[in-house]
Amino acid sequence: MRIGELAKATGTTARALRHYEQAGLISSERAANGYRVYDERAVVRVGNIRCLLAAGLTLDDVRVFLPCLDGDVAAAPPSDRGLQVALRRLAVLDRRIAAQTEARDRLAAALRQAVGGRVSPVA
Amino acid sequence: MRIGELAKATGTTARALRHYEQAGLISSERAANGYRVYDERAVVRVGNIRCLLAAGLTLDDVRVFLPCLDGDVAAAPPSDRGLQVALRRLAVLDRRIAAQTEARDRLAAALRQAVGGRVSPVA
DNA sequence: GTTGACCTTGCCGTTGGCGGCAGGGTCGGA
DNA sequence: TCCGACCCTGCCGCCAACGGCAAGGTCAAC
Repeated sequence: MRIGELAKATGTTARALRHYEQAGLISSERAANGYRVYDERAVVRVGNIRCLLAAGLTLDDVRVFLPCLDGDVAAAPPSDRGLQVALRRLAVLDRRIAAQTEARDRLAAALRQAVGGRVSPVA
Repeated sequence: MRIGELAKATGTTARALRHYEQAGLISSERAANGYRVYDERAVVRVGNIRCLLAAGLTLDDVRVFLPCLDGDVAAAPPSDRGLQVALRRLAVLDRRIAAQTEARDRLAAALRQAVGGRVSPVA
């Protein structure tokens, strides 16, 4: 299959697939005319990549999972490296969310105070 | 006072202050030699800006609060525009946090499953 | 033979709040 | 007289995952 088909099959875009290739996450054969050619395994592989990305990992993180990207990632025996990376990323996400939640709460509190001590009505 | 002093007084950097000025949030007189010169009110103003930024607003959002940046922002009668902007920003923050939390939970769930369904150690 | 859908590489733009550097001018003090 | 600390403008870099466009090649169908 060619890049457009793979994109459709995986619910992404050709642009993204080239991006993954450049990031070293997928590879491709080339037809005589230079077109990228993929086999069925690519669908699984890309699906796994998308899954990991959706879980908040970065492309860089995903690289660690390269050895097991062709199987069922969710069911695969987790590698220690993979677990470490995932845990670190989880910590990063938690810190980021905490910081943003803190800001959000400050804003919400300011709003409550503003509306509570309301002098002039309506907006 | 000059930009370095103002930076120290407000716990930020000269670079950031120039950035705020370019964004139209603060203004400055110029000395004969071209140096920026600020008065005391600038300290309050920058403090208010920093406060709003810390609450998750963007520089663009803060611009709406320009008219009341020289007073006590927290105690000021809230302008309707300000409230609207703050509410919209709050919604944006909430959406963003929700999206990231969702991703985080997916990752956490995957990790629980991985560790729970552990078969082969190490990789 | 030519349209049109597909593919290629390459490079800039996006979002946000600055950091950092280059290449210069301006002071005060020793 | 010269050092060092401060200031200026302007512009690229950053982080992330692509989007979009230019400028071209390829191929099947009509």
